[in-house]
Amino acid sequence: MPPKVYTSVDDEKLVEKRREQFVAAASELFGRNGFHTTTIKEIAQRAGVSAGLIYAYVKTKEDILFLVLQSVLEGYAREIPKALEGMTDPLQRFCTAVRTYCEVVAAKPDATLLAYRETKSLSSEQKAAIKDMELASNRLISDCIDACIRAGYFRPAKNLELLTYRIVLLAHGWALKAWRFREIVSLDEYIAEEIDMFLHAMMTDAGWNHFRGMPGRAVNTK
Amino acid sequence: MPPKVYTSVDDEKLVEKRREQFVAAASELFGRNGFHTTTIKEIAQRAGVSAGLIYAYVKTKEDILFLVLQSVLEGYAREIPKALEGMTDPLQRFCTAVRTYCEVVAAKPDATLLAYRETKSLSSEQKAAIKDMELASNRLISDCIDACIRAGYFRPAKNLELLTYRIVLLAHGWALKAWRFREIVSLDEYIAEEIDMFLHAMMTDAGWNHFRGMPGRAVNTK
Amino acid sequence: MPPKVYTSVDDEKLVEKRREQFVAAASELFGRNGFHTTTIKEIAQRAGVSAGLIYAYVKTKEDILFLVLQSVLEGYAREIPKALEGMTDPLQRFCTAVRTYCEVVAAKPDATLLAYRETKSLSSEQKAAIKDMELASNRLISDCIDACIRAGYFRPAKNLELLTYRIVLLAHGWALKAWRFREIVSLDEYIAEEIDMFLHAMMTDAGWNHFRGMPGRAVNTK
Amino acid sequence: MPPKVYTSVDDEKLVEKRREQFVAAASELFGRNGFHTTTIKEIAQRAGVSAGLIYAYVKTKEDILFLVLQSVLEGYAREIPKALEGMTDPLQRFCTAVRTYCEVVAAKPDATLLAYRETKSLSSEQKAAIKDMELASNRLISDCIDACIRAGYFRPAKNLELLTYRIVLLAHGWALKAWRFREIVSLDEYIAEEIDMFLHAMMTDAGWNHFRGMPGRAVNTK
DNA sequence: GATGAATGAGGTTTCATTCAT
DNA sequence: GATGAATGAAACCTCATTCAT
Repeated sequence: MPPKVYTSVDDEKLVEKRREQFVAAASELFGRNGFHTTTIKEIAQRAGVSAGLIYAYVKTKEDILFLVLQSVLEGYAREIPKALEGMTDPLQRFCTAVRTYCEVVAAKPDATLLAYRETKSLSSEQKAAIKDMELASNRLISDCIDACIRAGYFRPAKNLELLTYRIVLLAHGWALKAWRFREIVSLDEYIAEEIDMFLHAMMTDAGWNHFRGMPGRAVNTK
Repeated sequence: MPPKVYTSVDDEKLVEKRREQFVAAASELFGRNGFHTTTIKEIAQRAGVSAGLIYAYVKTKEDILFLVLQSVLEGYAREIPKALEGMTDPLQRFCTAVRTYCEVVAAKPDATLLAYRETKSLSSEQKAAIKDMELASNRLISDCIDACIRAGYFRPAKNLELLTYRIVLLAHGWALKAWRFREIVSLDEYIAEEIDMFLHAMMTDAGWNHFRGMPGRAVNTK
Repeated sequence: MPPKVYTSVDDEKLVEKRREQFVAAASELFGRNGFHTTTIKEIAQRAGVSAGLIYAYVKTKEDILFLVLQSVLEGYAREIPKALEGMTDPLQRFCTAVRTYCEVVAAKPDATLLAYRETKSLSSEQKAAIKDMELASNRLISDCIDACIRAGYFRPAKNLELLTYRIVLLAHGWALKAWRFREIVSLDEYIAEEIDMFLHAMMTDAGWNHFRGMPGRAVNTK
Repeated sequence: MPPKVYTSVDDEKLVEKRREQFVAAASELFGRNGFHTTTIKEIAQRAGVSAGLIYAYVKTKEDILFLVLQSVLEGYAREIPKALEGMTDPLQRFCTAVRTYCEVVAAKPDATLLAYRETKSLSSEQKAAIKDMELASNRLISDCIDACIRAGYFRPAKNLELLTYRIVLLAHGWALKAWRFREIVSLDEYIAEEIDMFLHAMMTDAGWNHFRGMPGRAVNTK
């Protein structure tokens, strides 16, 4: 489990409420201005509290960064399963997972970038925790892929994790190259194109047959 | 053309020599510790000069970052064409370009990351220059893809630039996820796997026929 | 009204208290060593606070200079009217104003010099404010002169402001040439001599008649 | 005699030539931007030489200031006697001396201000030398006053030096308050007014009689 | 629990001065 | 004699963090 961030406040409800406040403020500011450029005072001001108060809920500025990154990854871990809820068809689950991942990233592209940019500022313990969370959210994707393979829709993978990372980079790519993508494609087109590519690379004949019978498939590929 | 960085020194040879020194030192330090955490004194020390001297060749710390990023992108623009030199077969050129791109990234993964991490610290003029250089290096890839399409080896692309970015993210991916990839694949496997995926997604029957007749194809796919 | 100097502290009482502290310390040091030679740390040390604290009450070192100069000019604007309080005779008011001006200057000669020496370091807005304050304090003098003229004691002036400046330079002169004056005259002699000169230059017969009947005139002239 | 400024160059002619170059450049820059704000490089550039060369003719930056101030005072000592050359009438000599002093000051008001502003930066030896030169140039004025007194044109003075300083401050005043005077009087009006005041304060009946018979007196008073 | 004034370490940058060429 | 690259000390200013209220 993730390393606990120190707080001097006992009331757990309050701790959670305050931290959410700080994370919201800090996300915005870190995303816009970067971690080092953002000051504690700015975070405090935006959260509507005094600078001193932050240190009742957090030991260092790096802790705030950790909480922010944690909340980003928790977002993935929350939204993807929610979108898959009740879905049973492996191919549909896969496509939905990819789409949702992209959409979550696109909702706050700066937040995703943060993980690439500022992880270096964390303690090694925190860095490890973030990596664990990333691996956990990767599993949400790799499970979908695996199901497609076992259903015979995708050809067997030499290296499932590598395959998974292609999807991850596909989703993160929207944030990583946002400055350019926003000029040349819509998010929907992007998702459709990328899924199409992936399917062409992986689908078996059985997969295509199944696919052709799927409702709403037109959304994702022709 | 890129914005000139101010220098008070006239001797162009010397300017180039010194800046190379500084860029080498700064690349290493920025890569390891990040831009904000690295101090001018550290750069100076590692470059074996006094802190003051740096400011004879550069106006601000941000200028150093710009020079570093510039040198990274120049690396792409230098190495990829060099590797393609004398090659005529479109498919071979494509594969070589991808492979080389990955290898250049892998040679200094931190340098590639820098562009994602610290561009925010540049002046808007410098930011624009870096983006231009990235677009220029993308063209090295997109030209290869385009040649394969026109040769009938790849199916036509809806959006060539998007396709190009898949390759770019594939290459950068090695740096972006180095912490994990290094544990699960070798660079060669990575390149082979990724090219294989891409070919499966894009190749026409004509492409596969041509491919089977190629020497050394085993390097890239089965 | 003068441009407000930025502060991050809300408590106005505290701001005033701290600034007085800083102004006192800085006056002394600027006066003795000059503006550029004096460091923020020295000011802080002399004021008994940390260097950083100063920047909670002031945005730049130049702001401190501005506050110092402001306080000098406020001194004139405070002391001269106070000395004139309750006095009605124009000639007596004039002599008292001159004497008081000289005395205020003599109390802190370095402070008066500062205005001549370091105004160049101010922002143009601040420079303008200081000039305005000087013109305002000049008015204290010119009003006295004007009253003497209208009472028929002084002959009419071609250029009242020029006349006023003679008095101003007379008063400032004590500071400007302190290094020499201190060796050759006492402040009282200086004031008496200078007023005497001025009266000889300006007085009408009516003025002299009135003067001879004044009590305490011996203080100012024979 | 003034303290010699160190030089490593033997050729005296060259030393003089170079120093004149430096003084000209530095006067301008010190006058416009102040001593501390002006850099050696700026002086060198304006003098058309390398920064290093200055140190062959001068030991420190302060030495340059000393040379500049010295040249200002030498200007007084040169111009006033030149203007008096061949003049015999004491009153005319006095008026001419005052007028010339004002004109020299007005030709380079910044140079005069320099002495007030930056003397603090000199070594005590140099400071003393500058003071001596000022006293010497004062004598040019006090001699004129004294002659008028001995001729019976001026009433006897209690303190001749004080009287002299009134003239000095009158002349310097044009520089000290240039920012305002330039808006309200011409230099000629200023000189006329000030001399007029002085004469009214000092002249005897014999003086006035003599004065009325002087040619060109209208320039100075009515 | 909350505030915000106060601390002080440390970073970037400037610039007088030196010295090899 | 002249150059200008190089040095390095020191200045201003910022900001994470503490602590009395």
